[in-house]
This record gives sequence, structure tokens and C-alpha cells, in this order.
Amino acid sequence: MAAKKESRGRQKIKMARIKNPSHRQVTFSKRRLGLFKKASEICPLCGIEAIIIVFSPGQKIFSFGYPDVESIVNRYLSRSTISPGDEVLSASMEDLKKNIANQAMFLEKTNASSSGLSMDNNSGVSDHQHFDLKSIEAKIEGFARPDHQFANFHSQNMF
Amino acid sequence: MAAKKESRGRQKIKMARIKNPSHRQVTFSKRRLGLFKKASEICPLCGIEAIIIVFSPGQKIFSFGYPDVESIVNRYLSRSTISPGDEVLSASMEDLKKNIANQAMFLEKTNASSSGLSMDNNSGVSDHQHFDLKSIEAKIEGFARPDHQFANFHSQNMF
DNA sequence: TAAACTATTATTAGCGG
DNA sequence: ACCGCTAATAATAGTTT
Repeated sequence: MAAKKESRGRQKIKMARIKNPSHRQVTFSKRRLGLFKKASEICPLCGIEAIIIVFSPGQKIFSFGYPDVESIVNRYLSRSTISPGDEVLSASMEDLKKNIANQAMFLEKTNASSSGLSMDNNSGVSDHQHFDLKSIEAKIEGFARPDHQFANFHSQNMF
Repeated sequence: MAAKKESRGRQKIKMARIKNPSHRQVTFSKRRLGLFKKASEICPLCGIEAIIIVFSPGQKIFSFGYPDVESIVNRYLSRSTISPGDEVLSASMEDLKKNIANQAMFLEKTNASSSGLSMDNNSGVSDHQHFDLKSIEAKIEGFARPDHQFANFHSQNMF
């Protein structure tokens, strides 16, 4: 008796601001999670450090940090303020051609710190929510801590 | 005559630091692009502002910003330094249960600025590479600028 | 050293509870 | 609102060019 379900599953989405606030919120939740998950994968996989900071239109900040937000923000600021001036170089035209990212900067320092994943605990704000990467590891099958062995690291013009 | 191809395509990957430097670099390039693309989608879709900053183990910084990196970093810093002290609240336990993200902070301000996508041009560093979101729009089918109409925005406890 | 291919896995839009 | 489902699109690991 039940009529055939015509279309559940994923449909193509128009890449413009979702009008319906409810749909927009759902998409925001799902994709934010997906984005943070991707970040939580690439970091240990590739031995990198990264942060994501998201400002929702309302009143919330969501942030991801590996190993933590503050230290990377500080490092970013300290590097990007070395001297004033700007110029687009052709260091990575292959990436440019991909045309995916909004911005990318290439600096020169060998910073392979990374020693785990401390948490950003020092902001005295009204709402503060922690996300523990340990839990991620538990959830993602086969997840393991980065070993930080840079022994067989070629360090040619890689990275 | 050609023997059957046994396994091209994607295989499951162990979520631990990729030992082979060459493979690791390739994965880094691919996934970084994927990550930035995801970010470039969620931002206009959901009307949010976000940045990603990536430090490779070597000497490079890759950053994504929508609309730009600096302003969001500054806003993040200005919020997170309102006062010292920290406490884990239960404002979004639903997200915590998801166990995907490393950190997330929820503050209280209605900042729906966003007016396009300026570029982070003011860092005088040796290598500086721009990524233009316009190019992304051209590449992603159906991509459109956010319209910033918050008319039918419920603003209850959403966002 | 980098790009293209493609089989597979992963993400997720739309529904229903 | 959150959770689960599932078809369908999207990302990508390993391979080939």
C-alpha cells in the first residue's frame, strides 16, 4: 500500500545561501562537523598543525585546533607581521590553478613542533565548549596518534 | 590481453601519520584542497565566516579566509581575551557527543558582518600566494555569492 | 615531479521518527 | 531541534600516464 519513496538520499545543492533558516542550520551543523572531521584527519595523517575558526552569523564561535588554537594563531600573527608589503608569487601556481582555496601563504620556517593536542582552556567567556580529539580517535576506525618521527622525512622541496 | 586491474580507486586508509614522505605530501595536497573546498562551500551556504590556518611541518603556511583571515583572527582574539578563566559548559552537548571536533567555543555576540571576500594582502613575507574565491565560484557549478539577507532569519537559539 | 584516472569509501540532502 | 536512514553526490588512495 505504501507509495514508493521517490527521493530520499542526497540531492545536488545550489551553492548559494540557504534561504530556509531551519535547513540552513541543519546544513551548518552537518557540514561543520564534516569540516572538523576532515581537519582532524589531515592533521595526524600529514603531520601538520591547523586551526579552524568559524563565526556563525549569530553569537557563536566554533573552533578546531590541532594541537591547539592559540599557539597557531600566535604563530600566524608573528609570521604575517614580519614586515609590511605584499606580492603574489608563483611559488605554487599548481595550487592556484586548482582554484579551490581563498588564500594561501607560504612562509619559510621549519616548525615541526607538534606534541599532541592540548586544549584551549584559557578563554573566560560565557560559553566555552571543549572537543576532545581522544573522542574522535575512539570514533574513527583505525585512528592513531601521530608518532612525530621525522626520520624518513625527505625535506627536499616538500612541504 | 590486458590483465584485469585489481584495485585502483580508493582504499581505506589507516588514520596515522603516513610514513612515506612522498605519499604524505600527495595526501597533504589533495586533502588540503578538499578541506579548503569544503570551507569555501559551507561559508556562503550557511552565511558564516571562517578561516583555516595550516602549518606544514616544513616552512609553509596555508590559509583560507572568508571573507579574510586577519579580521577573523582579530575578532577571535578580542573575544577570547575578554577575561581570564575557563569552564566547560553544557551549551552544546549534542555536538560534544558527536565527538568530531577538537575544540569549540561559544561566545555571545551577534556579528553578522560579512560583506564579501576581501583578500589578506598585508603580510610581507617571502612567499605569498593568493587564492581567489571568484575562481572557486567559477569552478563550482551553481555557485553564487551570499546575499546577506537576514530577513527570514529566525535568530531563536539558532546559530 | 606532477597530473589524470577510477574504483571505492565518505559525505550529505531530504525525509521520517 | 536531534537522531537515523539512504540514495545520491563528492572526495580521494592507489594506480597509471
